[in-house]
Amino acid sequence: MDSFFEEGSLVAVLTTQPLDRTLDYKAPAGGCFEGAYVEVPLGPRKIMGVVWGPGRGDFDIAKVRSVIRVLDVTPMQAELREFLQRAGDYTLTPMPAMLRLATRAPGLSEAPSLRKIYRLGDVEPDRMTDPRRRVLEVLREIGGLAYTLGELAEAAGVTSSVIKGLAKQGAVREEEAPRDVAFARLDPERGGKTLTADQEAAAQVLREAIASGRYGTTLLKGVTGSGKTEVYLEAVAACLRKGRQALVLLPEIALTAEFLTRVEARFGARPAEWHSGVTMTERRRVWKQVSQGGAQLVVGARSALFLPFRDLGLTIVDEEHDTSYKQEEGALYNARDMAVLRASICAGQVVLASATPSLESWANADAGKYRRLDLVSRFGASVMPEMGAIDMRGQELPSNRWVSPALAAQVRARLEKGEQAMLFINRRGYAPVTICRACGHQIGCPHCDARMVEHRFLQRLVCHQCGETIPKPSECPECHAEDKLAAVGPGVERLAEEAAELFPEARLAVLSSDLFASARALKDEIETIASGGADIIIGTQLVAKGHNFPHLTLVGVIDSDLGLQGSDLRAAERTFQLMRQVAGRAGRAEKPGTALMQTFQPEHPVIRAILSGDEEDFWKAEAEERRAAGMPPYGRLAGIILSSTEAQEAFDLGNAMARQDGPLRRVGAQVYGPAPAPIARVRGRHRVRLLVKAPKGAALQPALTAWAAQFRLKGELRMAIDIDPQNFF
DNA sequence: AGCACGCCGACT
DNA sequence: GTCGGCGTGCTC
Repeated sequence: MDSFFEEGSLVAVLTTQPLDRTLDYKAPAGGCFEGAYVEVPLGPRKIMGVVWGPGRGDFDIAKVRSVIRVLDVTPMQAELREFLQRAGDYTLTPMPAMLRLATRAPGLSEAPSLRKIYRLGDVEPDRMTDPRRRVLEVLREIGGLAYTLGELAEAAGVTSSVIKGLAKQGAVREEEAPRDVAFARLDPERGGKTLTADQEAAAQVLREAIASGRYGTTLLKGVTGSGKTEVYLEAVAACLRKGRQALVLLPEIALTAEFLTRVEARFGARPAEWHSGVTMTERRRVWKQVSQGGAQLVVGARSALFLPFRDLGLTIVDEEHDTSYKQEEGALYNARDMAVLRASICAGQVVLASATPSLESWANADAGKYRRLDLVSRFGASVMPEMGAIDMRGQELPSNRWVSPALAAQVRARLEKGEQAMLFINRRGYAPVTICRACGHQIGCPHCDARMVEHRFLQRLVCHQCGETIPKPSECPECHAEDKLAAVGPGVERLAEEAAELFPEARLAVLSSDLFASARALKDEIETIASGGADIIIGTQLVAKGHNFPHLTLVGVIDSDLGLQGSDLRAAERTFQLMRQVAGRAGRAEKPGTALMQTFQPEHPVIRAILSGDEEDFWKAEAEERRAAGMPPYGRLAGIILSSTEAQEAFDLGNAMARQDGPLRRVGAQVYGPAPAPIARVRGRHRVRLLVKAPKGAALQPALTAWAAQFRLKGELRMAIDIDPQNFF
C-alpha cells in the first residue's frame, strides 16, 4: 500500500521544523518506504522527519541532499498521516506542529536501548553466604524469568555488589535485554462484573458496533453512579478480543490512578499510561509498544490521541463534556472531535461517555449522527439525590460569611448521623479580590489583566492566569496606607476557615488542586476521605470530576450563580453540567443524598432546569436559542487572537483585518471585533480578539487562510486561529 | 526553530 | 574604521 522509493529518487519529507511545507531529499541507500521516520540534514543540523510522499521536484536538483538514514522505529501508517493532515487542515495547524504532537517521545532517533537483566546461572558459587543464598532463592522462585539489578537487590534484601559477585562466577547470568518491553497481556475474559439488565443491553449494542469493524460514534449517557465505566470496559473487552487496540481518554490526571486499578481488576494487568506525569523512559516505551502492538490499551490524556496505534479499534472519551479536552495553547484542538475524526479514518468506534453531555454531542445524537445509549437506573440501591435551592435573599448572613443558616443546619444534621457533607465552591485560594479600604485600589497582576488571588495557605498573592506570585504586601501599593488591605469574596480556603468556626468538632478536608504537590498526594487524600477520614469535604472543581465518596450524603453549592453571569454563551451549559455533576457526588452508595444550591436567582431557567431534573427540556431550550442565534453547533465560529508587547500594534492589525474581510464575506462569514481578549494581558503580552461567525455549511478554513494571508506579522506580533473556540468575547 | 547575512549607532 | 544591535530570509 505504502509506496517504496528507490535509492536516489526524490522524496518529500515532513519535519518538525516550522517550515509549513515538506522538503525534498534523495532516498538513502536501500531506499525507503512512505511513512518511514528518517534523519535528514537541514543546514548544519540533523533533524527528524517522516517520508510524506514523492518529492515535489520544485527545488534545484543540484541542491537536494540525501536522507541520512531510516530510523529503527515502526513507520508511520497511512492512517495516522491522513489523520494528522486532516486534523491540521481543520484546526489550521501547520503540519510540523502536527508531527510534533505525534512524536512526543524522547530518543526515537536513538538505537533501541538495552539494559542488563539477571537470571539464574548454571554454576554453584565458590562459597555460600546468607545474602547469596537469598539471591539464588529469589531467582529460583520466579523460574525462568529475570530481574533488573535494582529489582533483584530489593527482592533479596541485598546490595547490588552481592549480585555482581555472583555474576562474576556465573552463578547468576547477566544478559542484555531491550528496555522497551511489551506490556503485560490483558485478559478480556477475566474479571467481568455482573451487569444490570440496563448495562448489559448497552454493552451488547457496543459489542455489536465493535464486531461490525466499521466507524461509529456512541453517546453513552448515564447519571453518576449508573455504571458507565463497567459498560465501556465491556466495549474495551470486545475490542481486545478482536485483537485491536483501545484508548481511554480521561480529562484529569488525578483520575488515572483509580481507573488503572479498575482496569487491573477487570483485565488482570495494568494498561499503558500516557500523560504529562509519565517519565521520559516510560513514554518512550509506551510510544514504541503502541506502534508494535505490545500495548493493547492506553489510558491517558488528550495527547494520547496522537500515539502511533497499529490498529486502534476503540476510543473512549470519558466525561466528554469536560473543557480540558480543548487544548488551549499551541495546537488548538478539541480531543473529543479529533477522536471522532481519527476513528472515522481507521474504522474505529468512539464512545463519548458523560452524565451531562455537551450540547454538541447531544445535538449530534439528536440529528442521528451519533448512536445514543442512556443508562437510567442507578447502580445498586442508590437513588438520585434530592435537589433544592436555598434562596439567599431570605437568609441572614454577615458580610464575609458564605454558609447560610439553612445550609449549616443541614450539615449539622449529617454530622450527627455520622455521614459526610461537602461544601463546593468553584474558586481556588482564599479570596479572589484584595482591595485597599483607604483608596479602593484592587491588586492586579503586573503582567496580566487578571486580579491577584490571595492564597493564605501559601501566604502569597497568585495570578491564576500566568502563575505569577508575590508576597502579600502589608501596605497598599497605590496609596501606601498600612494595614488597609482587605480580602473580598469567597475562595475555598476562606470557606474552610468559616466551616472550622461553624463546625469546630468536625474533621475538615480541603480539596483544591493547588494544595497538593503531586497527583499521588491528591489520590491518597481522596482515598482517605472516601474511607471516612473526614466529616466535611471542602472542594473546588476537582471534586466534580468523578471521585467516589460512599459516605457522602449532602452537597452544598456555596455560590450557584457564579457560572451564570458573563457573556459566555456556554455559561448556562457549563453551570448545568457542573451542578448536576456535583449533585451526583451525594448519595452514590446506599445512603440517599441531598444537593442544595445557594442562589440569589432561584427562578433562573438554568437553576430551575437543574432542580426539576429535566435535562431534555434544558437542552431543547438551549439548542433553540443557539439555533436562532446561528451559534454552534448550528453555525460555526473561529477566534483570532492577536498578541504583541504593544497593545496598539495588536489593535491596529485587528482593525485592518476587520476592514479587509472580503475573503470571509464571500463565504457568508462575519467578523466581530477587535476587542480586548477575555484576559487582555498574559505574560506581559497584550491580546486582542476577533470573532468570525459563519453559517454551518461554509468553507470556513480556506476563507480564514486567504483572509489571514493578506497580512504580514512583523516584530512581536503573533496571530493564533482557534477553530470552534470554547469561550468567546 | 536556528543560523547567517546585512545594514545602522558607539567604541578603539 | 570596526564591533555588534536584531530585522529578514533561508534551510531541500
